[in-house]
Amino acid sequence: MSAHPNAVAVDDQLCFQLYATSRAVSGAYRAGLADLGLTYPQYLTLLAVLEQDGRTVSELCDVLDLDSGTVSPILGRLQGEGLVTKVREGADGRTVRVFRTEAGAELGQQVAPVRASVEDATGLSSAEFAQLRGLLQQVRRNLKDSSPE
Amino acid sequence: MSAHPNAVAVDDQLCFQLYATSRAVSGAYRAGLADLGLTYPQYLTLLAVLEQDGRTVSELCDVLDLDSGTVSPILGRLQGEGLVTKVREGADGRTVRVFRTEAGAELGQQVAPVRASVEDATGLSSAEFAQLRGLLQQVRRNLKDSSPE
DNA sequence: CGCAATTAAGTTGCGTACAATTCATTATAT
DNA sequence: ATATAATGAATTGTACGCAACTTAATTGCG
Repeated sequence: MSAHPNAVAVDDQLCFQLYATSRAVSGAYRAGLADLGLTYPQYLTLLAVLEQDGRTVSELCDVLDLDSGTVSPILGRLQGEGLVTKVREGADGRTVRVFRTEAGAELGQQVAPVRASVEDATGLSSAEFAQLRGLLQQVRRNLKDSSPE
Repeated sequence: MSAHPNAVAVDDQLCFQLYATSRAVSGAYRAGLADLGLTYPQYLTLLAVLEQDGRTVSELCDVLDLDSGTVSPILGRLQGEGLVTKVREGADGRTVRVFRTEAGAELGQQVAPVRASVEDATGLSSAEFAQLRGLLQQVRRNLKDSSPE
């Protein structure tokens, strides 16, 4: 079947399926989010702010599992779009808290149908949906536990 | 529980779990691959070449589900490292076929323990492993079918 | 044949990701 | 109190991803 001895089929690898499926899902969001002026990481970051208003930048990094080198510029663009505001803390001048704006909250509502249509397009039953999400959370937790902390 | 009415928990979303877990897995590969001088996308691309020697660039794009804007520079770097060679087709001067080199084939062998250790770190049983891979393939196929072709 | 439409690969521009570094601020340890 | 370490956020540099475009080569149609 394979064209070379010892060949490893790319498509059989879990890591590749994860990589490709993650890009496929973000691609499914792309057009709908672009209509709202958002990229996929910007959308997730906005959700994290709406989920809990006034989070610090490092709290957002924790929630999103991204580092400040990624989150800082995203927040800068969200602020530039008027969707969030960054406020430097008085008590500790190092930390910056991020708050939703009125426009950001409204956009959070407009995103719902986009999310619904993508979830529909995955073609998963709600049981499969929950199962897949659970397996992913488990993998992520296990990887986190087994890596140098 | 949530800090704002109508808030959507980022961590509960399948799309976020996919995104975060995909990055977690590629992060688990990072150190091992870096020792071999590879990034994660370079590793997958090399695998695709080793799986079937002499694939064209567009065949590689198909297999990896990436476009030429991503694959071309990756192939350029792999060629720069002496791991693959690009040969322009005589019959059709537009197409370029990619072949493994001796060094590329050797590197393909050295990657096996890295892959094994990451698979181990996911902590999944082989049944869960196969189940997760199947669910991901299903999502990817469904999304592909429901998008404009 | 001539030439417009296609196709394959590569290039450009922008927005992530992430390591490494920097800057400013706060904690600590004498 | 002061030097030093640690911390939060931002910046820099490299490598993806992807849309849009360019270039070169082939196809198809009159």
